[in-house]
Amino acid sequence: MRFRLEASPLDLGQTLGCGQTFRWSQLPDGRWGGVIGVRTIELKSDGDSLLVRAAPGGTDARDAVIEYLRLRDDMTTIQSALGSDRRLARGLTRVRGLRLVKMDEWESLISFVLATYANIPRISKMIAAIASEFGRGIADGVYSFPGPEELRDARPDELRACGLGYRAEYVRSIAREVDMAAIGRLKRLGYEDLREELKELDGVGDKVADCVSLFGFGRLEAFPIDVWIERALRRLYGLEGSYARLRRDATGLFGEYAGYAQEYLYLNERSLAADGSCMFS
DNA sequence: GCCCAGGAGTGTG
DNA sequence: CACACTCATGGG
Repeated sequence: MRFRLEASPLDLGQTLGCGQTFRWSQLPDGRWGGVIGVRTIELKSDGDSLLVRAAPGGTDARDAVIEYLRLRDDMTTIQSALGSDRRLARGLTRVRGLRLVKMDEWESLISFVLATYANIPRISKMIAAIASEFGRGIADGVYSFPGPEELRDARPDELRACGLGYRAEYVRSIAREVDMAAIGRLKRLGYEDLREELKELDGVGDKVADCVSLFGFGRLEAFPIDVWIERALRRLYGLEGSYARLRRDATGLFGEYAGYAQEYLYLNERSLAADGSCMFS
């Protein structure tokens, strides 16, 4: 089916290509193709609206896209709140269309465990590999992200064959520890309790717990700190120290929308390294 | 070939 | 709580 959504501001490239989610790619004709749940989706921006082509699936495709791209977030409120920070205010217009995504909780958990100590192309490759190995075929050459029950019986050597390396043991451990009922319980926790619970899992530390809280459970106050964010905080704010300290400082600076600030800073620091272009300085 | 990546686990001071 | 060390591997 095809339909149109009001979606402004929205920059699909910044949103889907900046490493918060790993199953989207830009097609030769410029559209973005990916998977939400058990259906393939194609997206194309057209002025203030978003053109969607969605394969049949269980739930309502409109709701799925609206939730995934967080199209109900009031970007005016969020950006005006973050604009009270001088550094962010300076470049906010250039990331106006960057949205956080709201991934499936389980998928985000496994994805960011795989993301440890790997670069984005490799992460995408690992995820594509476990999907084709353990997921269900949903289109030509496209597979659903395998659920806990589909990964529970995966052998370590099968997982390693997907290029996971030492992460294979983490995935195996988590798949045996977590089921959809557990995910349901985690959904009801507040952010601080959620991240502590997530950190109990094998292969989940501070950073992964914050990524999963933000991109999977939609806790907008979460502020994941990787090497890029560390650089940004030092370069722009002169902040240094442990994860715990930086996290406290960032929460103080950015408050309830720290997750959006984090993604803006991340994109900025990456593009600064890539081609010298800079939005915040 | 070299460097680095959306880090975590473990052990120690 | 903060730091040092180890792990392990493919992409640019």
